[in-house]
This record gives sequence, structure tokens and C-alpha cells, in this order.
Amino acid sequence: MTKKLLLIDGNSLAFRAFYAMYQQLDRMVTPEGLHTNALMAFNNFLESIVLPMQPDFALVAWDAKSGKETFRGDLYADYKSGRDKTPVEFKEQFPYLREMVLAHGLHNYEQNGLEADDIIGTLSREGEKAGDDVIIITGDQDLTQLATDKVTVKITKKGVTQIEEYTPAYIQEKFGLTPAQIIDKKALTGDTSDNYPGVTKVGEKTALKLLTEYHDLDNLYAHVDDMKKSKMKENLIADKEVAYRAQKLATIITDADLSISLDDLAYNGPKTKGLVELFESLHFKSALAKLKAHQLVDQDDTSVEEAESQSANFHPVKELDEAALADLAKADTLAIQIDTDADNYHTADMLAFAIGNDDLGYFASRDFTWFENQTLRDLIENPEQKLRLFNAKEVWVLMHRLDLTLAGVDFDFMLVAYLLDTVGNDNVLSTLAARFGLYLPADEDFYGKGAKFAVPTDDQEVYDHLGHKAEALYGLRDKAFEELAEHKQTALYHDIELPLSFVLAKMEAQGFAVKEDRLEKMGQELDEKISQLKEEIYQIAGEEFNINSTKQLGTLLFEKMNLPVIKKTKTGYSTAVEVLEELAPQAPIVSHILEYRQLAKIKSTYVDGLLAVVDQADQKIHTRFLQTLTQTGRLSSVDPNLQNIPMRTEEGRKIRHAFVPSHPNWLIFGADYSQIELRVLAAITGDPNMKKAFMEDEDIHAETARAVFGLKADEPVDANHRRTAKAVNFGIVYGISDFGLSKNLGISRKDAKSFIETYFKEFPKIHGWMEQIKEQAHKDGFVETIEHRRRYLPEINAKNFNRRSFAERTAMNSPIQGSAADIIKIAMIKVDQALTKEGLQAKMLLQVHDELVFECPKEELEQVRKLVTSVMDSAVSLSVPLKVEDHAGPTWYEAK
DNA sequence: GAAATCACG
DNA sequence: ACGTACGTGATTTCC
Repeated sequence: MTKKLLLIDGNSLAFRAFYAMYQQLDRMVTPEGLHTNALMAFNNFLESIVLPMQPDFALVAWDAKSGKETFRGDLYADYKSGRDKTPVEFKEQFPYLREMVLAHGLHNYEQNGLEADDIIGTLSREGEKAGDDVIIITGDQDLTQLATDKVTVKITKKGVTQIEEYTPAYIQEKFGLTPAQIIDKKALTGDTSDNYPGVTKVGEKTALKLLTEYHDLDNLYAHVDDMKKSKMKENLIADKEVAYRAQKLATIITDADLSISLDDLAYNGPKTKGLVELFESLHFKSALAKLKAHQLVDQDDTSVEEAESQSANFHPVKELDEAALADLAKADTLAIQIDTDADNYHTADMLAFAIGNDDLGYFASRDFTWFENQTLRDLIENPEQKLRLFNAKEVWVLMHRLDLTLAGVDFDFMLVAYLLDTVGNDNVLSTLAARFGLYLPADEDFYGKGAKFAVPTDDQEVYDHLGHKAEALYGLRDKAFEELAEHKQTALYHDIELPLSFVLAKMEAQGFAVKEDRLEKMGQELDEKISQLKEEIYQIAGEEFNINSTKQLGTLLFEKMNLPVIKKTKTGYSTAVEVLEELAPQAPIVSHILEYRQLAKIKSTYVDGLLAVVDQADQKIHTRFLQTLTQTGRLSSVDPNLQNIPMRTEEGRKIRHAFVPSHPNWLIFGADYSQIELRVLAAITGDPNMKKAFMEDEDIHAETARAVFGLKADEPVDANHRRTAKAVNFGIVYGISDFGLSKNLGISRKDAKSFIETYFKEFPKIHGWMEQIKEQAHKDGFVETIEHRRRYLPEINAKNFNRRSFAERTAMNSPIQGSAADIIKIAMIKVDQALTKEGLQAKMLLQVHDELVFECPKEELEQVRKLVTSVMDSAVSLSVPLKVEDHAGPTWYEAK
């Protein structure tokens, strides 16, 4: 029987624990004055992660107290220097952390001259030799170098209870490196947190490229002379010693002389008495209560769980077999459920699937080779077999990964539930089913969340879980459809959202091709500018500080430099752009900070952020569009968000140069609705003045200015007047208030109020509609779009003025924003159909609220232009024309 | 894990 | 008098 050895990096986890609950720091103090936030989080970690693991051996390794006296300190004097002092509130918790480890039945170990890493490295190799399964838990990515087939490194992602598992395969997939190459990567790049340098100008990306080409450091230097002349080559040669020193610093020792061995690490579970004493001394009341409750349960023989599982009235779930599949293949209607181990279904592992109906029963399997079976393949691809499921877009993508094209979806409960009510929708099957009185165990409870996520070892448990979900989906359909009909939303579902799901699925799977080298080059240029700016800022400030820290920046600007405080936040001084722009004329440092902020944002979110999500298999970015999230009917985009790629500043906009067509001689083509929200407003309200402006294709903001400022039709409009009118138009769309407008324009509330009054006089039907929609919201509790998309406003009758006012503005905004969303969704479906019908190769890639982005062969451009713009401007028929503008070019940069 | 900031429509 | 413009997502700090 293979033994399980658990090795925990105490320092790094305790550190994470401290900051995971940092905001609780002041609240979590014992009467004796001891801070307990890290202890609390560490205890949660031990209970939720370690306890369920049931290791045979377990150790928590700690860094030696006399920190610097390791061989690394001898090798490089500045090793780990420049770190901030450990806060006393954290330090004082250390002795208790060690006690806690013991009470939970684990062992502590530390040794002079060694860091926790080295202890873990040495023991993991020993465990491996003994044939054990080794699990390392840490917050430090450096330890991934220890991963092997027998050694898994688990790294905390967020706090201490969400964990990512690094196997050699996963490391290869994520970094493109073997565990051993992780060391050489650090040899080349150095490590800023441990404060040692690598080769000059070599960062993450360059290192990766070099290692891909030369495999390791020795081989690289063996061939360095053959490299073609470049600055990088010179740097590599000049910094050879630095690189080898960094390699030594980065290498975790795996053969240290320890005074313990595996046999000393036996784990026999928590020691109740020790825990009780510890919790009492730390005043951990709830942990204590839980502990006592558990002791009671343990003595009780009747199993609560068993009683519960029998009470639910589900069909038994059987393992799928050939005979069952043959029967299922003949069914008209089936429910299907597939579970994955992560949200991102483009990359997640598929865990299990279930399929069935109430007549034939439900069948499940964890074996995805079933999808090589022709009977099952036909079933998935047969449009005549009606499927009931949860999240058709996800299932389409999962099937696509198995080379199948999902067809025949009849009921997508996720979509229907979203259309019925967006409020409080968490997109979780169990909670949405509960709205219909059907109670299922939540995935989060079944699998655990974050670090606790684990698939039960008993397959039957998993089959039951999925089978019951499938059965729920099967049963929910009729009632859910009935409610849709009551809402007059049947067409919205059948003709818009469901077909859109598949359009979006195709777009996601298609992906947007990205030139990594362009992003990398931008990243290097940005890095140079950023470090220059940093130097200048430090120079002017007369000290070094973390410019990213609003707290430190606030101290500098408002305490040391005594600049006027313009705005405060909940926690201190505001250093937001508006504030800094106002301060810029008074202190030259401020404009440097503004520039630094801008560039740092571009570098971290867009250059680094996007590079991190490029699919290495096809050099593309595959976002996920969330179709059931927003309260208005818009889409959102995650992992990464491709709906907020910079546009407004030239510096940021350059990011779009990296977004390119996926074939040579193709182009990026963009088409966007001009002023769609104001056109929708004009159409919905029927206001004659605003309609006229659009029907005559006038500049709407200029026309608004003419109306509000009483100018004649042919009188030129002053830029300032136009700017004001534009702000009022925006305000109208957002659900106008004099306060908001005055703030936006920097004018008095009185002036803002009079602008609004004049506006409503000039556009009387807009005013009438605003009043009417608010009244309707108060009466019905919801508002609707042109396609009967509904938004409930539970706070429309709130006593609290703020809440009620917010609901009223929402009542005015949602039909406008939501109807615009309806229109572009309809356009997307029609464009997709038209492209197919015309046999064009062009592919739709993105939707950005009022804009669609495509790639197409150069030769198709004219045809695609005509087709897309005409489909878009005739997507729906309004009493106001829709206008579409388009742009094309070799990259996304030019296509807007 | 909340708050601040900033990117988009 | 109340005090905010509408809808999103990602990164960073906190030390």
C-alpha cells in the first residue's frame, strides 16, 4: 500500500494566512492582546486541507530563525535583503503556529543553515525513494522544481484554502518547462523577491525562449558563441557568473543532512486535548464549538448522511453500458450533464457525464472514451434528439474538444433561469433548481471548493451526483418553459439566446490569434519606460516607495508634500486619476505618477495578462463570453476580458497591434453601431425631435446642443456646448440626476438642473417616458426591453432614498442598455447565418457591446462589409434608422 | 479577501 | 434631507 507523505512550507503558508485575513487584523485580538488572524486562517487550512488528506506522514517545515546564515547568504550577500521587516503582529503568532501544528497531529521541523524549501526538498526525495506519494503544500512557486511523477506540488492561489496542483505535466502545460528547467529559468531571470539578479535584460519570456531552444543553462553556454550577434548574447556572456550564481541560489537542496527521518513523521490525526487547550487559549470559540460537536457526532452511530441520501426521490443511477446506450439512442428526449474540474471549460478536465430520461433511467460514466462510441456520437450530433442540459455553450465547447458538434438542444436551464430572473442568479444548477422547489446537493458541497476540491473515490457517488442533476434538468423543463411563456419570453429564448449560445461557442472556440512577440517587445519597451519613470519619481520624492501602493503614495503626496486633499476614500486619501490630474499643475511628480500608472496598467493587465492566457497549441486567445451574468442582457467576457482592450489612449491602443488574423492575407474587420443607445432611446420614447435628428443623420450631440442652448439650425456649435450636450445625453441614458451631471461636468447642481429641465422641454417625449417607466417599475417591480428581457428591481419601493433612487435610475437605463444588447444579439445570429449561407470563410471573433470583430480573407472583405453592415442595420425594425460604421486592417489596431 | 484603481462599452 | 451618474473584469496592495 502506497504511503502518503505531506510536506508543508510553514513560513510561506503562515505568511499567506496572515495576509489572507489582514483586513481582520484589528478585530482578531485576544483579551491578552495577541493577534490571531494568521492563526485563524492557518487553522482553517489545517482543518479543511490537511485533515481530509489523511496522510501517513506529515511535516511542517520552517525557515531557520537566524535567517541569513544559509549557504545562500554566503553565496550572495544581498540574498533576501531589502525585504520589509516582518510585522510584530505576525511575529507574535509564530510560537502558537507551531503549537497548532502539533495539536493537529503534525510535526514541526527547522534546522540552522537551511530554509524550509531545503528540508522539504530533501524529505520529498527520501519519500520518493521509499515509494511514497509525496504532496508538498506551499505558497511559493519556486517549489515546483521538486515536482515529479511521485511528487505533487500544491500552491495556494488565493488565501490559503484555494490550491492549484502542479504535476510535471501541468507545469509543462502552464510554463512550457520541466521542473528542472524552472531552476534554469530563475538562473536567467533572477528573483526580485529574494533580491538576486539574473542575466541583464532577460525576463520571463526571453528565458522561456532560450530554454525552449537550448533546454538548459549548461547547453546554452556551450553554444552561446554560436548565437548570432545581439545585445542579448553579449549580456549572456557578460553575466555568465551571475547566472550560475543565481542557479545555485535557486536550486533547492535535496540531500541535506537532517536530524530526522521519515519514520519520525508519522501522522495519527489531531490531538483533541491539545486542540481544546489551544483554542481556549486563543479564544477560538467557534472552532471549539465545532470540535465539541464533532466529538458528539463521532459517538453517535446513526449516520445522518445515509438518511438524507435516501430521502431524495431520484431514480437510481447506473454505470453506462452498451445495452443502455442502445436504448438511449432511440429516445426522443434526454437530459445530459457533464462535470468538469474548473470553470474554464476550454481547458478544464472532464470528470464524468450522465445521460438519461425518466423512462429509461439515468446512466453515468467517468470514462470519456465513450465519446468515441459511434452510437453516442450520433446521439450528440442528432438534431432530432432533444436534449435538456445546463449551459449549452459549455457543453458545445466540451463536445467540440471531443470532435463532436452538439445539436438538438431544446432546454438550457441556465439560459432560461437567467431570462426568468437575473437577480441573485449565481449560475449554479442547485440554487436555480431550488427556485422550482427541487433540491440538489451543490457542486461546491459535493466536490469541495478551492483547495478542498476533490472527486470522491467512490464512482457510484459521482454517478449519483451527475445522474440526479440530469434528472433535475429533465424534470425542470416543462415548468420553466411555462414561466417563460407567462413572461412572453419564449421567442427571446428560442430565437435569440439559445441560437446565440452556439454562435458564441463557435467564436470562443475560434479564438483570436495573437502575435506574442509583439506583446513581448511592447513589454520590454514598457519596462524600460516604467523603470525610468520610477527613478525620476524616486528622485523627486527624495525616497523610494511603492508607487503602486495608494497608501504609500497618499502619505507622500498629502503628508510629506502637503498637497491639498481633494477626495477621500473609505480608508484614506484618494489618489485616483481625477485627483492626480487636479494636482498635476502644483507638483511635477504627479504627472510622472500618472504616466507611471498608465504604463504599469498596460504592462500588467494587458501585456503580461494576455501573454499568460495565449493558448500555446494555436497561439490564440480563447475568451469565455458570459451570457447569463449581467443584469441588463449584455455579455461579459472573462479569462481574459477581451471587451476592455485599450482604445482611448494611443499607448494602450497599441496592444491591438498584437491581435491579428489567424491566416496570412486575411484582415481584421470591425463593424460598430453608431449611437445605438440614443437611437434606441429615440425609438422607445418616440420623441419627434430626437428621431428627426437621427433620420436626417445629424451629429446628435451637436443637435442636442442646438436644442438645449437655443441655437438656430444652421448656427455653428461651439465645442464646449457640444461637450456639455454630450454629457447630458450620457446622463439621460444612465438615468439622469442633477448631482451626477454636475459632478461630471464640474458645474453647479443648479446649472445641471436647469440643463436637464431645458433638455426635457426640448425632448418632451423622453421626459414622459422617463416618468412612465419609473411608474411602471414601481407598479410591476420590473422593466422590460424591446424583446421582453426583464429586469426586476426589488429596491424600487425601498424606504432608503439611495436604494430607491438607484432602482429608479436603473429602471430608466436598463430598457435602453438592454434593448441595445437585444439588437446586437439578433444581428450576431443573422450575421452568423448569412456568413454560412454565402459560404464565406470570414469568422466572427468578438462582440464588444456595440461592435463586432471578424477576421476574413482579403478577397472577401468587400462582400463581408456589405453583408455585415446590412444585416446589422436591419437586424430589427425601429422607428429610427440604425447606423453601422466599419473599419478593416491587418490588425485589430486598424480595424476600429 | 476587501478596497482602490483603471481598462472598456 | 437624503447623496450617485449605467454595465462590466483584472491587477495590486495590505507588509
